[in-house]
Amino acid sequence: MARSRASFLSQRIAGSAGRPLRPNAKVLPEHARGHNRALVLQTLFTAGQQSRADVARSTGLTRVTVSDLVTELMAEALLVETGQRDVPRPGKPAILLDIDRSAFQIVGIDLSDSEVFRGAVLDLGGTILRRVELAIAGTVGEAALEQLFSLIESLLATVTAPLLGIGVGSPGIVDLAGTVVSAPNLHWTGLPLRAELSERFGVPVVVANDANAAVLAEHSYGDAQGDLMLVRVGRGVGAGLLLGGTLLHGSRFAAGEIGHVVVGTDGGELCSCGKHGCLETWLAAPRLEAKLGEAKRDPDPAASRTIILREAGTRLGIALAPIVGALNLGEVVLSGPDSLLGGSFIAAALETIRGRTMDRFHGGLALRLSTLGDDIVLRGAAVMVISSRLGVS
Amino acid sequence: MARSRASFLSQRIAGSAGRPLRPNAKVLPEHARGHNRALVLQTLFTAGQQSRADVARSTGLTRVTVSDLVTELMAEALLVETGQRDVPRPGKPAILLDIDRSAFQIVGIDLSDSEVFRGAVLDLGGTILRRVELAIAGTVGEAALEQLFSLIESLLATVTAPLLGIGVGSPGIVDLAGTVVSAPNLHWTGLPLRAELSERFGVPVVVANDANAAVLAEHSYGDAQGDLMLVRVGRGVGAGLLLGGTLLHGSRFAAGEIGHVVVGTDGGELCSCGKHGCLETWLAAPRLEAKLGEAKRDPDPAASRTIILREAGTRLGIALAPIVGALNLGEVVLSGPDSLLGGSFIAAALETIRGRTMDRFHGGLALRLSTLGDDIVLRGAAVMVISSRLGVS
DNA sequence: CCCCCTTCGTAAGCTTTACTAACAAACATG
DNA sequence: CATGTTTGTTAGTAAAGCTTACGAAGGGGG
Repeated sequence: MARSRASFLSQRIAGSAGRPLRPNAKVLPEHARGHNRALVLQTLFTAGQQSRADVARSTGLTRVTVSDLVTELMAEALLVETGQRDVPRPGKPAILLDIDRSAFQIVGIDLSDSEVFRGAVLDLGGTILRRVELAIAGTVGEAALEQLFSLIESLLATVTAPLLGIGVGSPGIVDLAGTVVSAPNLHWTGLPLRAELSERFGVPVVVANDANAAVLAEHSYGDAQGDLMLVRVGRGVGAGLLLGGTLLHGSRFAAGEIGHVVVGTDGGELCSCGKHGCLETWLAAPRLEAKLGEAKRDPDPAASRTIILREAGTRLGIALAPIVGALNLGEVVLSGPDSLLGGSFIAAALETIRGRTMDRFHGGLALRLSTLGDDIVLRGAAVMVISSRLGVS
Repeated sequence: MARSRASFLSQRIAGSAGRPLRPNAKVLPEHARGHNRALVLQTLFTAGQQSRADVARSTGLTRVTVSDLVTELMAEALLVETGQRDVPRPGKPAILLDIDRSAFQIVGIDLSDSEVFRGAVLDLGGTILRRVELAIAGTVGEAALEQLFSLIESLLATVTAPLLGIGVGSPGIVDLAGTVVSAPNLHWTGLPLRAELSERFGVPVVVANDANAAVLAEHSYGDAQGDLMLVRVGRGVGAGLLLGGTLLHGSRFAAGEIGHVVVGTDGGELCSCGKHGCLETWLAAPRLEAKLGEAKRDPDPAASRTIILREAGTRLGIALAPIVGALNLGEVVLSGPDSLLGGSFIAAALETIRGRTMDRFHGGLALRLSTLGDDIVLRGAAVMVISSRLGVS
């Protein structure tokens, strides 16, 4: 039963709510159906429990059409009736619907850490049900791929509901087909990861850059709007950009790769890439921690710490100001170790951006830390699967 | 007859090819129809003369459906049969179709110049049929609006085919409803320009920021791809961003407003906005020309000129590098006086961007001057009308 | 020269989709 | 208790694109 549901679902063309299927593609009635289907799902996903009539009102579709779509979605076990509404109102009492968040499970993978591969089983609501971590200890290339296989296998063994798919957030450059064009840390080049995983495990797989996964998670589970930039500070510095609710990929799938942009006009340390003053030289976590370590021997360690963090935050602000200006971003979210990014760092970054952009346009800019912590990529990977399979985000 | 055609068209829901109508909106069969209709038009627009069977093959629609859509489009006079294909091929000879570029005319307006309001009548192919310029000599506010009215009136008097609509490229911030939120030079604030023009002239009107209009023109008539940034250098500095074929608007409709982003970490001249070192202080045309004027008295005027232009180009590069990096732009186009932007300026800008970004991702960046000259906004304004009315770009 | 094959455009009928109209069920309220 | 309201469903309709089939119009081989 569970299997048949899953396989039925895999044959559906799930149009993504709001977005078109493909540019320059014809639209058939069944595409419209898929779109409206996803729209119903999206409505219930974001607004929670609602009756068919409620959904009809908020989507603009008729009650009849909504009923029809709901019947279909209930047959796939995506929706369940959760009983009558208990608020007394005139008229026939409404039967409430909700997404059955336990109907399917998703395997999410985060390959961005330099020490461990993280994996988790999640439900449709993005809740992490189980985690597995695998220390990689410098494993690279084919061996790292084998590690990934075994990580996924151990997760699949614990799945207790039909599997919707596997989502992977990988470091490096990932193209639209899910091929890891290059991930230097893992020594992967042109690895068709999506295809390999999909073939090996026989389920739909989505692979994307870790920062892109993260920005999707922030959009879905943080309270972020449609235009959003998420900056990840870790071993390196990278970003994901969501513009108009859509991920930006860039001409070579390298959008968000800001770690090696030179910041300022006053030199800077030598970077591994050969340039001086790259963003990473100013604020990658290892470099920052090294500087903070040295500062502990200073006469006033706390003051030195503040100075170092303010300097790093300022540099981030200098790099972000033209981007915030050009895109007129309303919100930028930082993801990384709170101990580094909170406090002086983020304050200095915001001051700098404000001081270098036009207040009238960007005074309302929100710069904040992500609340999703270390799970951000895992949860983003799940969002990718949910979004691609159900058209819900 | 002509009138009836135009009014029929105005009632159509012209879905935009490739893009959806609205996010989070239901899709009805008639929306699909509009989309496919636009798709046929788009195919003929870009590929030129084709038979119904050709269109069917390249769109994926069946010959039957294409025939039906073509019948409709011919009834609206948008398409015409241009005779049989003369290349001998087996089978029944094909009847070629083409867009009748003279079937409708468009009024395009460029308000971005500080000296004159420019207007033109264009055909569907974007060819300028007639121009009118009106010196404004510092006119602002209500009086400037009256000037605009009379400019449009004089253009409308010369229109010789049904009018598809009026497109306006305005300086300042323009929201999605076509309201000029603020245009300091014209002293306009919260002016509902689209609504006023539409009511006054009784035709569809589209209003957008001049740089946004320009980037659309470059996309349609230059050979630009889907991801494109167009930087306009004139009295100020502004940009338009086309990402994934869609204009970026930003959280406060101020996307592309990079003129007052501070460049570099070494001070700079005082800007009218109160900050030091804004991009405009480095390369707005009046400032550059003033510097070049002074340089004429130097011992080696040519060398001084080169130094000044290289410095300005370098500053543009410093500002653009983070943007190019974050968006992984493949193409940036400059629009402005060739005498300033060509040569040393653009060369220095490109070198700077290259030197400050990762070569592997951005080595292929194309930085070039627009070939559309002073007509770029006029033609962009026409593109906006064509795109919004016919779904063609 | 004739027949076969190919290609083009169109007709007729079918399937899908969402709509309108109408109705029974179930409850609140005066 | 009658009335009005809201919900969800049934029946029938309109729009859109599809498949199947066919006549028209030409090229090429025997």
